[in-house]
Amino acid sequence: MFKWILVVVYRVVYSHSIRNISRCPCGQNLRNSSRFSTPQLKILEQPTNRIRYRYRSEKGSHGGLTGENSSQNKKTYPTVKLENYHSTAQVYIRASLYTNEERPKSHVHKLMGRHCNEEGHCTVPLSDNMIATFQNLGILFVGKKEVPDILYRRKLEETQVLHTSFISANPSLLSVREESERDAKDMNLNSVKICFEAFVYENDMSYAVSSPIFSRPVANQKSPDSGELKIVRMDKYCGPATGDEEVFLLCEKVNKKEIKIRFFETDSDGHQLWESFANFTEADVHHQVAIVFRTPPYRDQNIKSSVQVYVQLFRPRDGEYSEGRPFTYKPKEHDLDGVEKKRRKISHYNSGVEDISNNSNNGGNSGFVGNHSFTSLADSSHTTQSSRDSNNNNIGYYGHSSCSHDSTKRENCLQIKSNHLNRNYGPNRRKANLIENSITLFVN
Amino acid sequence: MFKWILVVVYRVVYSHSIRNISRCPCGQNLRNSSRFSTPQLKILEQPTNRIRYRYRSEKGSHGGLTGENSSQNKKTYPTVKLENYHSTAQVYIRASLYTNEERPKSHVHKLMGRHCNEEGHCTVPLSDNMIATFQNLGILFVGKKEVPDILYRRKLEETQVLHTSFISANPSLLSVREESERDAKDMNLNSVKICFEAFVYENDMSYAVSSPIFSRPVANQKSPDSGELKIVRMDKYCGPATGDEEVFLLCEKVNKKEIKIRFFETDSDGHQLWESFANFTEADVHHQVAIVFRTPPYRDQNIKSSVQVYVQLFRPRDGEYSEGRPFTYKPKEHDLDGVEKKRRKISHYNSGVEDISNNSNNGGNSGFVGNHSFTSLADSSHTTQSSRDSNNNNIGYYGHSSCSHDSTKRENCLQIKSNHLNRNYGPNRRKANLIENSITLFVN
DNA sequence: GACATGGGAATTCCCCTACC
DNA sequence: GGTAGGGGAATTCCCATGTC
Repeated sequence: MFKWILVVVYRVVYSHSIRNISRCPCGQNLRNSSRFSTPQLKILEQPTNRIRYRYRSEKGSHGGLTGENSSQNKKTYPTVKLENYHSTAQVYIRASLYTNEERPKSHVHKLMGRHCNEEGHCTVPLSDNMIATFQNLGILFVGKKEVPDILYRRKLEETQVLHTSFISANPSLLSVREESERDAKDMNLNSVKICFEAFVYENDMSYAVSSPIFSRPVANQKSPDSGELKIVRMDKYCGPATGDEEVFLLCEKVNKKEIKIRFFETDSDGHQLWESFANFTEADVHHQVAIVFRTPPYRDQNIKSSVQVYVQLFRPRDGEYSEGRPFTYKPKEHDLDGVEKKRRKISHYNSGVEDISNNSNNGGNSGFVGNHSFTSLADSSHTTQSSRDSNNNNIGYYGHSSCSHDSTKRENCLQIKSNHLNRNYGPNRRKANLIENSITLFVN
Repeated sequence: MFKWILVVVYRVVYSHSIRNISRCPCGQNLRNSSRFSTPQLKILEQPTNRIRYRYRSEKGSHGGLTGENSSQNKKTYPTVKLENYHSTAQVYIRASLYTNEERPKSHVHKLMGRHCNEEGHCTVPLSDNMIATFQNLGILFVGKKEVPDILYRRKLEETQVLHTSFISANPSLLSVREESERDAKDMNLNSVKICFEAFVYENDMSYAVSSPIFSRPVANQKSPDSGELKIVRMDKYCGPATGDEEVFLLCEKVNKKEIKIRFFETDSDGHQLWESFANFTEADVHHQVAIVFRTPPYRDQNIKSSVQVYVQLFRPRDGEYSEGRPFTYKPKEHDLDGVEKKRRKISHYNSGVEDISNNSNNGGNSGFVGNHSFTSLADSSHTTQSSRDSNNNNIGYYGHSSCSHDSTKRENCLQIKSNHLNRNYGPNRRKANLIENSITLFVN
C-alpha cells in the first residue's frame, strides 16, 4: 500500500509535459539544485506596479503587464536575463505568482496569457542573448470565496507528500480546514510578486539552473486600497496663505479612512521646503471619489507675493502618492474685514474636533520628509509645451478657476491642463513618468 | 389520463393551506367572482415611492415599506380598507408584487416580511374597522439571471392548465423559452406595484370578495435609474446673470446619460417664471456622484439686483426631480475686463458642441413648464428656523462659499444648511416632505 | 448578545469605447 | 474582427447604530 502511493506521487510530479510540470516551481523544493552554480537571474525590466486584475468571467484579453519604463510610444515588458550561464542546453524561464511577503508563498491568483498554462505558469524560452521577455501577462483574480478551498487542498497535498499513508486517519483535518480559512483571510488578494525561475529540460525532467527571483510587487488597480491615486479635477488651484479655503477635489476611488491630502513646497532643486495636510473629515469624502477639504495655512501667512506649492493625494498605509497639482498661495489682503468676521462666527470648521488629517507631526509620515528630492518645475525642459492644440478640447475644461479671496484687489489664477510634462513629485517614485500635469498662469 | 391530470391540477390549486394558495391571486382568474358585488378595496395609505430592494443574500431584516405620509416621528404603513362589505365572515387581505405596467403582471420579485410566505404573498386579516395595515413589507430582488427561468416555468404552468395533455408533445416549447428570454429582458426589475386583494375562506377554499387593486409604483432606491435624486453639496450657490459659471455639484448616484440640471425661478405664488438647463457633458459626470456644470445665463442678463432661483437635478426618463437648492444670480459688473477677455480666449466651453443639456426647447421637458405650482420660499412658515444649534455640526459645512465674480465690488453669498424647512419644488411632488434644505445669506 | 434598521462599500461581472 | 483599456451595473458583504 505504501509503495503504491509513492509510485502514484512520482507519476504526478514527474510524468507531466512541460505544460504542467510540478505545481510549485518557485519554492524550497528546487533550492538545493542551484546552490553551488554561478548562474543568476536578473530582472532587466520590472513590471508596472499596478494592473487591473481580471476575473475569470472577464473573458477576452484586456492587455497585459507592461514594464515599469513602458510608455505610450515605446512599450516595454517584464524582462529577465540569465547571467553566468555557459552551457548550451536551452534554458526556459517560468513566471508564476507569489504573495507579496518577505517570504513569498505561492499565490492563489494566476498568471494568464499567451505562454501560460492552466496553473498560471508562463514559460518562455531564453533567447540567444540570455534574455526572456514576458509580453501579455495578465493576472487572474481568483474569487475570495474559492481561496480557503484552494489553500486547503494545497495543505493536504503537502501533507500527503510528507505523511503519505496517514491521511485518511489524520485527526487534524478539521484544524487544517480552519487554518486554511485563517490563511485565506490573511492573504492579500490585491498585491502579488512575480517569481521568475530558469530551468532546463533533460529526459523529460526539469532542473533549475538558478535561484528563483521575485519582481517588485504588482498591485491590483481595481482595489480601492491599492489602486492608483489620482486627482481628476479641482475646484480651484489657489487660495490665501492663511489657509482654510474650501476646495472640491474629484479623484479616483479612495478609502476615506486611508487618505490624506498633502500640500508641499520644493525649492528649485526639488528639495522639500515645507509640507502640511488639508483638513477634512470622513464625512467630507463623497462616495470615495470626491473630497471637500480646507487648505492648510501656508508656513508664512504674511507672504508678500504668491507662492507656488503642490497638492497631492497620499495614502499612508502603503506610502502611495498621486501626481502633484500646482497650488498657489496668495498674500493676505489688509486685515479680516466684516465679511470674514461674520464667516468665522457661523463656521465651526476650525474647531477641528473631527479632523482626521493632522498637520506636521503625523506618525505615519515621519521619515519621508526631506529624504528625497523633487524635480522642480524649473528644471523640466518640457514646461514650455503647454496649452496648445493637442489639448484643445481640454483647455478651459480644467478651465479657468477664479479664486479671488476677500480682497478688494482682484487676483486670479488660471489653470490649464497639459499632457506632456515630465514631473516627479512623489517620494517613492523611482523615475519621472509621462504624466498629465498642469501649469499655472497668474493674472493680476 | 386526461382526468387524472385534472385531479392533480385541482389539488395543486385548491388543497393548499392559506400560506400558499393559488400562485396568481391578483389576476384575471379572479375577476369574475366579484363583478357584481359592491365591496371595494380602497388604499388609505400608499407605500413610499421608493425603497431599497434587497437581495436574498442580504439576510436579516432591513426595514420595511413605510407609507407615503410616514415621517421619523410618526411612521405610517401601506394601508387598505374594504368598503361596502357586510358579511360577518373574516376577510383577509393579501399583498403581492406586480409589474409596473398598465396591465400589471405578476412580478418575479417577491414581498417578504412577517406575514409573507415563500411565494411573496403577504396575508393580513382585516380588522374590525375593515382596515388592514402592512408593516414590515420588504421587496426581495430576484437576480436577473433567474428571471428567464421563472417566466418560463410560469408560462409552462399556464399552458398546462389550458392544454393539459398536450404538453409533452408541444412543439413550441422552444419558442416559449425564447419568449421567456425576451420577456425577461423587457421586465422592469426596478419598479413594482403592490396588488391588494380581499378574500374569505370557505371550506378550505378562498373566494375573492372584491376586485384587486394596485398601489402606485414603488421604485428601487438602489438603482441609478430609479433611485432618489439628491444634491448633496455644491461648490457655490451664486453666480453672474450672464451664466457660464463653473459649479461642482456632489450628488447621489445618477446615470450620466439620463440626468439634467435644471435652474428655475418662481414668483411669490410659486408659479414658474423661468427655467433653463445647465451645460455639461457626460464627461463632466464623475463616477455617477459628481457633476461639474456651467450655469445657464439668467433670462435677464442685465439685472440690477440679485435674483434668487433654484437648482435641481432632473431625470427626464421618469420625470423625477431632486429637491431644489437656492441659487442666486448676481448683477453683471461694469464690462468684461482684461481678465475676462483672456479667459474667453482659452475657453472653448461655450462652443457647446458636445452639450447634452439643452436650453428651453427640450423635447423631453415640454409639458411640465408652467402647468404646476411651486411653494415659494416666502410662504413657508418654517423658514425662520435655520442655522441654530440642532445643526451645529453642519453649519459651515455647506459652509461659506465665496463667489465674487470678476468684480471690484465684492459680493458674497453664504449658504447654511438647515434640516427643518418644508419646501416643495418638484412638479410631481404631491406633498411637501420633511427635507433638508438651504437658505441663502447675502453679504455686501 | 441578537436582531432591526439603514447605509456604504467590496466583489463580481458585463459591456462600451477606442484603435488597430 | 480582435486587442487594450475602462466605466459602471449587478451582486454581495459588512459596518454603524439603536433596541430588545
